[in-house]
Amino acid sequence: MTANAAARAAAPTRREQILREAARLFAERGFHGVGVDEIGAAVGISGPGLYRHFPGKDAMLAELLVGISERLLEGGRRRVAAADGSADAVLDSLIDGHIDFALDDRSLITLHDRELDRLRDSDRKLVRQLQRRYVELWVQVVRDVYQGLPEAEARACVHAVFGLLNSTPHLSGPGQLPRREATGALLHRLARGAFAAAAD
Amino acid sequence: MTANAAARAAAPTRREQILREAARLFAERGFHGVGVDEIGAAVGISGPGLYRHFPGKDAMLAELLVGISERLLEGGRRRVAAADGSADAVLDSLIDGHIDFALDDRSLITLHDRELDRLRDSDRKLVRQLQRRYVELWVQVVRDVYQGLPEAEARACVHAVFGLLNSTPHLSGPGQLPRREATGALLHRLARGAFAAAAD
DNA sequence: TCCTCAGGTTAACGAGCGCTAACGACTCTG
DNA sequence: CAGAGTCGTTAGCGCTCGTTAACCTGAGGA
Repeated sequence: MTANAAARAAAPTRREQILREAARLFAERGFHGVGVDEIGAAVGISGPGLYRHFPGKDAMLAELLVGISERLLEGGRRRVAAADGSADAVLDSLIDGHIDFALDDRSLITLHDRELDRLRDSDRKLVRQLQRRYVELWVQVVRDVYQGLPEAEARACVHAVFGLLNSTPHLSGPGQLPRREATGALLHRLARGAFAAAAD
Repeated sequence: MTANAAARAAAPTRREQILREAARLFAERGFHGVGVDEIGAAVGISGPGLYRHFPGKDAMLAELLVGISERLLEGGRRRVAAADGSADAVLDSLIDGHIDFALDDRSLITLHDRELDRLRDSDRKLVRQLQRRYVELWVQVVRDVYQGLPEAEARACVHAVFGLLNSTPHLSGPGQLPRREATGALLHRLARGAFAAAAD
């Protein structure tokens, strides 16, 4: 199929274009702060033309949030399943995966904890469930590394570290840590330092 | 003045009531997701009655964001000025102050980095300036404690630790760390651990 | 060649929004 | 007791937004 080939390669589908631009605009000005005309203009078509690709504005947000939650959980599971080394190495791998996400898809990370309440009930429940599973994945690994840590504390630590890693949208200053690799390494160190401190 | 006495004591002004409820609603559903009728209903009056206290909906958000930025900066300055002990103790004090804020005024913390772009240009510039000063206050103290740390890295660390401390809105689960004091102590340890790891 | 259909267009509708206008009640104060 | 000022009310205006309807165009296949 040429469609799949195109999706995998350079040329993005119109649908994908729309999703990417919508994510950017939603992250910049909020879901209610962006009109469908703006989203259309961002991909070169006008307002109602979007309805050939999506049943409504809500559906775009839903697809974005469900998609990112699934990708996060799936990536986490893959990394845990690929665990040949120590629990310590698995935690490092989880952290790296989340950092990649936070650096590559800033606007999606922003949306992820900001516009969740604008979803229909069913979609919101789905996203919440995926998020919860992702957190529990981390909690298990963290408690595997720091064996004395109670579950409630481990969960709070994981949420806090997510907040730390998801701070990347605030690091977009002019001369701030230009090199992506250095930023990633720093965030990794900070996250490990936080976990280590939690275990006393 | 009885007004000041009332403001300091139990009975809140109508104006303060409005600000508190508006902060809660804005944090829950976003600035554009809340109507003036809802804000009015939350304080027992109806929609347009708000215009006896504020010139418009924007003004409520502006006052909230400017207010919180000023309080954060002012609190930070007070703690730095009260530095009789080591730089280490000052950093501990800054962390404690921010944690108090994150735990006591969750909705304001949420608004603070979420609805900034809905402000008029002048207000946004003011808030940004206050935020920047607050960050620089932290950066100086952090570099005082960890003397080898370059400025750019210190700034990134401060932003990351803010993300960590501001994760409190996500900790509102049912059986999650009920005691406020324990949560605060944990967050403090995590923040110190992150800073320590940044310094290698 | 003609039909179909995907993917656009513009016009317009209905709902909801922030906000104003006009008005009323209640409490001070001279 | 009159007058003013504070703090509400309801009605409604004007605008924006998401969405639908109706129409158009160009490419592909029978």
